[in-house]
Amino acid sequence: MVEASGRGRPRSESARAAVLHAVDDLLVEVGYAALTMKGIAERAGVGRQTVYRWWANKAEVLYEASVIDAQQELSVPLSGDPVRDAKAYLDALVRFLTRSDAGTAYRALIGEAQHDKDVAALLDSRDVLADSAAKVVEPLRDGVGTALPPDRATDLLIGPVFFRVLSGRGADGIDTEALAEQFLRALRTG
Amino acid sequence: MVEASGRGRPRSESARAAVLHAVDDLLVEVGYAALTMKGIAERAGVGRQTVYRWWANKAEVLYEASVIDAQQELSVPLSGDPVRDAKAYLDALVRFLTRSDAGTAYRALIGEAQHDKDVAALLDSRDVLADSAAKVVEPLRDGVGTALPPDRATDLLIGPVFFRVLSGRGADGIDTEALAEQFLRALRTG
Amino acid sequence: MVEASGRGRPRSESARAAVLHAVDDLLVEVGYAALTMKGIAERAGVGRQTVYRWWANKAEVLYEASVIDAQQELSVPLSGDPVRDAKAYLDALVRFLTRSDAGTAYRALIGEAQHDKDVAALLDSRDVLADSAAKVVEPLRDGVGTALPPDRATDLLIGPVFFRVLSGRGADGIDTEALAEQFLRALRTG
Amino acid sequence: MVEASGRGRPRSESARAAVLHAVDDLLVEVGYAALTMKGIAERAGVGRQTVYRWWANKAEVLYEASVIDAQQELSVPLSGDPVRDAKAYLDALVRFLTRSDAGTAYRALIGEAQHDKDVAALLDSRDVLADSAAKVVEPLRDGVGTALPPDRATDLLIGPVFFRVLSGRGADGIDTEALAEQFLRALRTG
DNA sequence: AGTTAATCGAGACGGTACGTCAAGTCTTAAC
DNA sequence: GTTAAGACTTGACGTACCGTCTCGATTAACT
Repeated sequence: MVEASGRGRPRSESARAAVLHAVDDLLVEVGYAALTMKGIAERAGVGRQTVYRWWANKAEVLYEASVIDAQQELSVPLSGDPVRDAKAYLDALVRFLTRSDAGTAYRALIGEAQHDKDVAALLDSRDVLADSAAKVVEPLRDGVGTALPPDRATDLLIGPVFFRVLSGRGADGIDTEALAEQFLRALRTG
Repeated sequence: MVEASGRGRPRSESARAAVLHAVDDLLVEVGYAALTMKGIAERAGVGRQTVYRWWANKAEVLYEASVIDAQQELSVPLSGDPVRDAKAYLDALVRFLTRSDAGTAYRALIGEAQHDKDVAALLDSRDVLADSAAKVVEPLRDGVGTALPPDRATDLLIGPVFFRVLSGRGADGIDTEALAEQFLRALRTG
Repeated sequence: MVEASGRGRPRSESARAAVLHAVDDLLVEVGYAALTMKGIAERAGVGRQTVYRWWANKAEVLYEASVIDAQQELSVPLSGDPVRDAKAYLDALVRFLTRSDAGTAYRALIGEAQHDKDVAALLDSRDVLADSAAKVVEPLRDGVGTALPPDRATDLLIGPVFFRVLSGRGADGIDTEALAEQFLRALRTG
Repeated sequence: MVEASGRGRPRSESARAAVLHAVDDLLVEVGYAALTMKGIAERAGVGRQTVYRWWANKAEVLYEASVIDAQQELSVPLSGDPVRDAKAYLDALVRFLTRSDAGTAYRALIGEAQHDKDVAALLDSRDVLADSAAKVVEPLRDGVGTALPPDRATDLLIGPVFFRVLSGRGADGIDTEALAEQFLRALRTG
């Protein structure tokens, strides 16, 4: 994620793609804990320095490798029906956090961010989760005319699922329809 | 965290205390990322093998070192007034997650659990957060006679704060009173 | 190899035997390099301290465990015929150094003695090799009435075989009869 | 002791020299028993991996560090006079085995080779002792026209001194002139 | 066309933590 | 006071990855 300019050999786009691809593969194959810069470079058939030149650490590579997928998986078509839309988003969120590779990457990054401020800053710079939710929350807020600020509304929508999944209890027992209704009720009276 | 039989030299209680103490100190001084088994042993003035004999990894030591504090910090006296009790718990939760050393440890462990199933199992074995919330949620559920199962009620109570803090936005802008009211409303109509 | 006396529980003879037996077995099974005090104690079903109480290091145990066998294997009946007796001894020596368990132990100890003066002192205290050779060399010296001192005669007898085996070239190509004759010739004219 | 291909950063000659120098120093300072790969690396100011990359164990480093010195110390100028040349070699041999640092290294390696077949193979690959003796023995064999094969002649020449020194009795009492004469007599009639 | 400069893959560099192993010592209860 | 058991501190083991560096080779843009 560094800009280059002027003369000299230009950045190899194929090397960049190979690295991102390698990270995607390795995350699935060996998991985040066993993911190393060395391993990424070797898998990508790329020099170690080449990876370090463009990304500062494995979190940055992983972030860039999964952010596009994450955005797609968390974007849901809106129908206009509040409960339906809220539920649709929650379903996408559950699927993302518990079954998607991009979600696995996201959970790993959130985890790392708890004890690495560089990673925290990285996630803060473009928070796909909050952004995706905002797109759903805005129309709903407009619809019910709530006084609740957008980010707090987002906390209410995402929080329960987020806590359940990250505290290790998986997706079983999540009733997204009930959560959608509870969210909308809180929105109205907030 | 292993039982010893009668024979042989008994486990040294002073060594155990020194290790737990060292972890406490080091977490504050160098942070979780720079916390190493080697560093813990040296700081505690204890053999490396002694640490490995009783704890499998740094997560286990840290967990044992902070679980007592966590329980204390998350236990709040109940008044019987629903909004007041819910708010009191949320205030304790915010303080724990954002300002307490035990909370820092807890966030680090939750983070590690996202990509280390041993740590996930460790946290699952005795989830201080869910346990502490259950003590508050139970009376409230009884009071309003809700149909919502206890663990889902806990998700609603903890989730919003948990998401906000772990996604890196700190405690500012959290209105625990409003959250308490929203939670109770969801409980009543859930 | 330490004396105990007076009151208290007497030294367990069965423990001593178990240790020596264990060393014998382990030398064959795992070799000298992998022979450890810990392993010896466990194999003997004996406390670690018990081993240390009576022998200072694994060289002492090994020495005591193999010295009797070594003496037996290196003692040959004398016929009175010089060439025959010298050859008989050299045959026994070759067999001892290359095929016997006690010889393996002896070579290991000689090796260790090159960089451990405790082991060197141990071997010096009762040198089975020189002692056994002396019994053969004495009558031969008397027979030919040589001026060569006994220990130098022993060097001439043992040296060539000793060098060949310890420098890693085994027993093949050793002509003990020729060596016996050459030794006697040196003795006569020394 | 590994060849490098054209690609990549070339092997650091200064690191190699530093390691060999460190081994030389440490052998004298702490002795072979206390010589460790860790200690060598630290003394050389070199990463541990760098040592392991080029040498498999401390024996290999020590061998490479002392083989040149050993060859020099064991090479004697030949005069053509048999007794004088044999004596000159034996004097060099005694000096090498009992007083030289390279000789200390050699004795330690011979010792280790008795219970470590890797070290045995290492010594076998280029046996400085036998090689150096061969250069002296060959002319002597030619001179007397013996039927004794070269390696057996070498055993006769080296053996007595080798046995005496390695069995811990030092150099005192070695009469190299007498040994030289005895050796030549054996050669003539062998 | 030649020069300059930044890239590329490769792989060695000094560091440092890993988790294991054995060393030799110490502390129990049992005898 | 010895025994077996087993925890203790110490410290080396050999491995892995860190992030940096140094090669030869390549690939543009600027002379």
